Amino acid sequence: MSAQQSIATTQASVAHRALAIAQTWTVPGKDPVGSSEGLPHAGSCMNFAQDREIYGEGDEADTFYKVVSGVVRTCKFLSDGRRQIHAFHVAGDLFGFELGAEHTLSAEAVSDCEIVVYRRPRGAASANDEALSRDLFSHAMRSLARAQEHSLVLGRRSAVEKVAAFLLDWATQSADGRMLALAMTRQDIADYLGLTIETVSRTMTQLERDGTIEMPTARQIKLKKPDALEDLCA
Amino acid sequence: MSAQQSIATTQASVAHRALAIAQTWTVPGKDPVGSSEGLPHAGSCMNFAQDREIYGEGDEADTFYKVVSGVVRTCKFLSDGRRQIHAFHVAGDLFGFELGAEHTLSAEAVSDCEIVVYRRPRGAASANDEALSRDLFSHAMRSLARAQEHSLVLGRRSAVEKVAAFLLDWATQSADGRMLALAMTRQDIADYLGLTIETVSRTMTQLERDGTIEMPTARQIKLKKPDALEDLCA
DNA sequence: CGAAACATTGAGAGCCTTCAACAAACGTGG
DNA sequence: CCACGTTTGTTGAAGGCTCTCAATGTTTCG
Repeated sequence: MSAQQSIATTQASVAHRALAIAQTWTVPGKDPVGSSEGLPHAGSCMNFAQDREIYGEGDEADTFYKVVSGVVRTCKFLSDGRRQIHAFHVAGDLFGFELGAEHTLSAEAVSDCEIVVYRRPRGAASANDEALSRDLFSHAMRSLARAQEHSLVLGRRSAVEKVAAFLLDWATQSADGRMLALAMTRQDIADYLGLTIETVSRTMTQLERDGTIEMPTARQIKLKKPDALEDLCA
Repeated sequence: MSAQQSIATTQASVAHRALAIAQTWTVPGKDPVGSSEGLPHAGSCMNFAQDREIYGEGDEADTFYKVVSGVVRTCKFLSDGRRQIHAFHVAGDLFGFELGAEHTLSAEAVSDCEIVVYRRPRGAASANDEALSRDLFSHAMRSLARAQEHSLVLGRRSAVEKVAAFLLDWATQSADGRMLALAMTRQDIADYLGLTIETVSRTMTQLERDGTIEMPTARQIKLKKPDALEDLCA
């Protein structure tokens, strides 16, 4: 693999290296999402513009986050700029929680985002709030299961199979199960699947030629034959 | 990628499909490993012969495990037999803990193993034992961090880089940091790294020709230039 | 000692990448 | 509203990395 493979876009690389302080503003209002009862009540809400870094790998991890709206990617970089996106987080998803002192991943806004920020409970204090612990624990276990599934895709699936798996996965997070709106670029998809942008593009074109999907625009995908995609993931 | 790629060995596939009841025997003695204070005291110790299945994906997950001696692999299979090894577990490592009712991975003995089996605390009872919860939580978070690192390797590294990363990783679990004894076959390494057995073999031969490593036997690796390996993982 | 499992090596093919050019979409400012 | 540059996405051609297939060597074990 040459050094060229899967270099992140210039923009992303710069964002990574600069560790730019994201242009954010805090809304003093109350926590707008109360689905997980165990979470601290006083999370402050922040907005992040598209492609802004929320935190970087190695940053102090005294806070964690929940997506209110928009999409967030968590990823890792190699020193030469190659990027692996670990997950896309949508409304309701927790991310950025760590046991250690530092973030082990970077997080960036795929689209303009509203994010709730929680201050991490200090040391033994975490044990005090039982509901919180349970929430975080179950979140960790679900993340782990997803990571393991993702490893199988990365390590043992072909390009078509990867794209099919991605589309089906993203379809479940979409309003209509058949029509999906991609929030991310082809580069994001490529870095999520361990492919290049060209291979992603070619593969999707091929799926369209096969009649498996339809692409009114590059970001709007209609699943014409979900079963064909399922077969690819068998 | 044709359907042929990374088909698990016949043996492994059969083990997977047969869900064979492993030939095991229970030792009524006390828990031989007490490093994690939070664990239930009354784990029973079992022995598993090489290549025996400890549990399969989908099996009821009412128990979890800790390695006393030997090496265990946890993995997933595709329907056509392709296998992705998620992790190798050595003495002291926990594995097989789930939040849900079923195991999301399979576990098999890489070598002859001694394993302690713990009965999973039932429902709300888990909250009773605070130390146990903390242990399991921190275990989950560390597993997650490792899984994320592994995703980066699987998705964005070349064959040499993958092998280098594997050797360095395994070296940290080895007694001597320079001389490592591989417990697993080339097939296991290949399925861990998302490669084929031939590519693993060729890559290691190349590293030996370069003078980076030395292989007295196929399973004994001496790291002649650890720095060169580190560079490959930069 | 012989069979089976494991590992290495070679030759050729294929999938995906790389490099390059072009097309389309988007935002901005005149 | 349109011109224009920038970003994003598509397509083509060529090459390379890894896979596939096959044969040989090596180790293990009954």
